[in-house]
Amino acid sequence: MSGRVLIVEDDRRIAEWVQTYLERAGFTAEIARDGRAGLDTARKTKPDLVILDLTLPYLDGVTLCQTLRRESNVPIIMLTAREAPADRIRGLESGADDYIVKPFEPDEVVARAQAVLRRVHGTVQEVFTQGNISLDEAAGAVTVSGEAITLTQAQFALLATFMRHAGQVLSRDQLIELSFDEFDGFDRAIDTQIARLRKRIERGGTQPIQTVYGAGYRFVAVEE
Amino acid sequence: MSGRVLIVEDDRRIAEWVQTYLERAGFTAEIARDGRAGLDTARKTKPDLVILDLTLPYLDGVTLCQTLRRESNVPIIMLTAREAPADRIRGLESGADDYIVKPFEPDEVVARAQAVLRRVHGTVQEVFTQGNISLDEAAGAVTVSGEAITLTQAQFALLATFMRHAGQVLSRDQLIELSFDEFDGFDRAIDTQIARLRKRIERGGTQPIQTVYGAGYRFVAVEE
DNA sequence: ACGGCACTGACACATTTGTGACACAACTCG
DNA sequence: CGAGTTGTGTCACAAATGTGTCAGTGCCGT
Repeated sequence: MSGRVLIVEDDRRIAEWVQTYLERAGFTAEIARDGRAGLDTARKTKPDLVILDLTLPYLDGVTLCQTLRRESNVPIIMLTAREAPADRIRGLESGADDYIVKPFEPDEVVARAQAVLRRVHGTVQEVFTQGNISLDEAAGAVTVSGEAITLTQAQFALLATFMRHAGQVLSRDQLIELSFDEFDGFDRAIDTQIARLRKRIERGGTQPIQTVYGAGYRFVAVEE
Repeated sequence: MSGRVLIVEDDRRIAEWVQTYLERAGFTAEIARDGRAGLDTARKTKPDLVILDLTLPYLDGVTLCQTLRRESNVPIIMLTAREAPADRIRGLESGADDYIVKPFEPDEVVARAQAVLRRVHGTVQEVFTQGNISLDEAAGAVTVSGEAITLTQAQFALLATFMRHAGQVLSRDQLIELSFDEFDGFDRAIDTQIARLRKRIERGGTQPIQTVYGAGYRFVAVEE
């Protein structure tokens, strides 16, 4: 229900960079390359968050921000250049919820996005869907092909980590690090949990959790 | 795309030490031994990042930094002595993006280099594309002419090294050094891995990995 | 042009290493 | 106490990798 981000940014490198990191953090991110396209897309897809470059072709960030604000209360984060501190003020005055100064760190964008969503929307992304599997973090519920299944908390934490980092190879240590606050045990214990998890989420030959020999595991979305 | 670093440092030991670690991290690193040579090299090769000792013969670091800054917006990291805290300020004032205090740890240099490149250039390279071959380090995935192929750990590491240093001749020892943390084996073992790698990435007569008789191997991009 | 030498490719094999499966014991929480 | 969960140990199996051998190829001096 939440987690769809629209990035309005004309610099393709930056746009894709932000997109990558947001998606890695579990968001779904779409890009519009100019102000007009941004407005159209926002109206059509009704994203949960807009990240907006201040300087845009066709329709500048401030105008776009004001327009969006008039039409909806979608959270907006502005990207502004460091050299122009006045821009920040203009950005906030025009209705942005937060701003980030270029150059920025990727983690910062993710953190701000989550913060704004938490503040405005009441929640961060908690529902992930990859292929036929979806996971609701708040509810602690998982469905596979529409059918609800039950997982233990360790398995749930593991699956959540996988879905947050879909497509990436994760080592056992990374999985432990990302899934558990404290973990006492050998990293081979992960294997067992993976096996248990697989038993419950595999359906008819699909193999959502792949083994990467010598490296770890990788989660990939599979179609129904 | 990214990853070419120029080190301007008169102390040869330090320069080569930094070079080694940067290359191990996937950068290509070049050394200039004094300020004037540094300026010449920077103008010629247009590196993606300059690491600059503050105290240099012929042309001191601050002057060089200012000059470079006037001519381009190449990211610059300063190396300064701990004993002279005022130097740091001079460094940043003259246009450096970051500084590192001697003595430093090699990992620190790599981390700062990546951070600065990420900040300025958008991202550290994680996806390489050369001709019809592309490689995604995070996902551990390789595609040839659009078709996904699977590689073992060692083959993947080798291919990644080749793509990072495309066009360069790499000796077997270099390949081992750049690809593996620890390697126990004869360097002829590389031949076998090269052969296995070739089998999987060659398509219809293309020959992306060339043998350089008596020297090693070279990877060159090939069109579809 | 030719032969010798060093280097490389190919391939099968044995060893090493990593992973899946499963049972069991320790632990947790109601 | 009891049901469920979780980490560990063991074993069997699968995968990967280095080595050895031999044939082929390129390089160089005569």
